[in-house]
Amino acid sequence: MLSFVEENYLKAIYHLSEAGKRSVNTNTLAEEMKTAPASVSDMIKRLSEKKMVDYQKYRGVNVSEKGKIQALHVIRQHRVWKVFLVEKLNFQWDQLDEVAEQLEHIKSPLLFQRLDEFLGFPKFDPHGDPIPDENGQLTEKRKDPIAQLPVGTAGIVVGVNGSSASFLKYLDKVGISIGTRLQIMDRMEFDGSVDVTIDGKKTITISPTVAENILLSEA
Amino acid sequence: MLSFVEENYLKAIYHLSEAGKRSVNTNTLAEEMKTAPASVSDMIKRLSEKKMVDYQKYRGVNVSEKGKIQALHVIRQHRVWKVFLVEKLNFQWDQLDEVAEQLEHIKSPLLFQRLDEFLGFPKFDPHGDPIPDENGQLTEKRKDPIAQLPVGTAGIVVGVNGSSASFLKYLDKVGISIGTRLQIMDRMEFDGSVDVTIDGKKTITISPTVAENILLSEA
DNA sequence: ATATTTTATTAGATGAACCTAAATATTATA
DNA sequence: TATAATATTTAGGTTCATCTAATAAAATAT
Repeated sequence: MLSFVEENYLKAIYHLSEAGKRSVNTNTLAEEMKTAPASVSDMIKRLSEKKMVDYQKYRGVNVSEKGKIQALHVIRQHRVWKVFLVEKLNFQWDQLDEVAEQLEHIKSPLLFQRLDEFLGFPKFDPHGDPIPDENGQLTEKRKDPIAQLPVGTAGIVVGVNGSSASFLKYLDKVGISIGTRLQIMDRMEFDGSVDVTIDGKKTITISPTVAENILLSEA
Repeated sequence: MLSFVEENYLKAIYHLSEAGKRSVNTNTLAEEMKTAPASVSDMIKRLSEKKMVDYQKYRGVNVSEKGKIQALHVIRQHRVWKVFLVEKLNFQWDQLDEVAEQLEHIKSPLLFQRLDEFLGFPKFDPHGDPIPDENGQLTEKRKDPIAQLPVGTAGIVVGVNGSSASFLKYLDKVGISIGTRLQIMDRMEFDGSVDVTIDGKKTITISPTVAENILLSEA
């Protein structure tokens, strides 16, 4: 059983390595964990003994197969809790991570199974990131900003870039949130602003900036 | 800020002292915390330095005013989470404490405020124990077994004694749960079995044992 | 190719929460 | 009241996660 702290290291290594693609250096990890590089060296050694990471002195670190599964498990829980916080407790998108970082470490398979069910087995979290399944499989659906999709495309809002309060308020006002179905009806050549139909009901015009920051996934 | 472990000690001291009424001896506390008496001495010293407990060597320990507030805060969170687990995630009564003991230590005033609201500001947990308010005030409503209340009495089910799976299954089957309104219609002299009306709809007869184990509070 | 800078590791300490074993205080019993 | 039994505390040690300071390796610049 991994400790709270070990889980956080694994998660950070996984993220910084871009899902295991490249190895992570000590200082980067130290900065991410807000701790001293020496502490990171210590911890890596421990995780290495537990076969959770692949590590060679001075050569950086990466998650092992075993570690990757653990990391994805924590990430899964983090993202499911975020869905709960937004959908059931009306959290704002910028208040999420602080709380989810605590909740993700709760040890209870039953709790997560039930929570997942309660939320309808969500596939994406409120930031549009995909939720790994129980086996750590990621449904890596493409997500593209509206600005980069051709006219006629329809899709589901799976996230946004950035999370300024005013932007979120705007989205709220016009009735766009995670899960909303949008269709791209038209794009003005002269400035790139876009007409989108929201849930097949009303059509509004969004600015190029907004179009750049709303992420759609194929429905 | 108290640690996870310190919070658990305070909670245990509070409970074992019967809400601060009498002081708690080291061995009792050690048993409760599943730890060695020496560890308890250590921790008490620490809590005493933080003014969370009143303590004299060899004379036992009790919560201080400050400590009592902390303990009640944790107890409040424990009980609110239990309501969540039962009402939203369909937990069984015997699966509650293990999970609630983890959730109760999450540090986020916002989360609890929202959770409390989401649950409709519950006053009792699924075991019928009262939930202290934000200031640590306990609404100490009487709760009596049906067997001890006179015919005619109406009340809300606030808990049960014991929690055998079969008993809970029975309650489920007849449609009795926390919050159900019951009225005592009749009591058979010869064996003490009781007729109760459930939510003003149907009337059933319950055995003396059942009547002994369902707790009602004045509505 | 060597010197310098950057990055990473080891060494040695600290505090929290635990442990066992030994010592001491309190309470009960003879 | 002295002694035995029990309860509690102190002493000394361990592990986890951290720290600072010192050293070693790797990367970069001259």
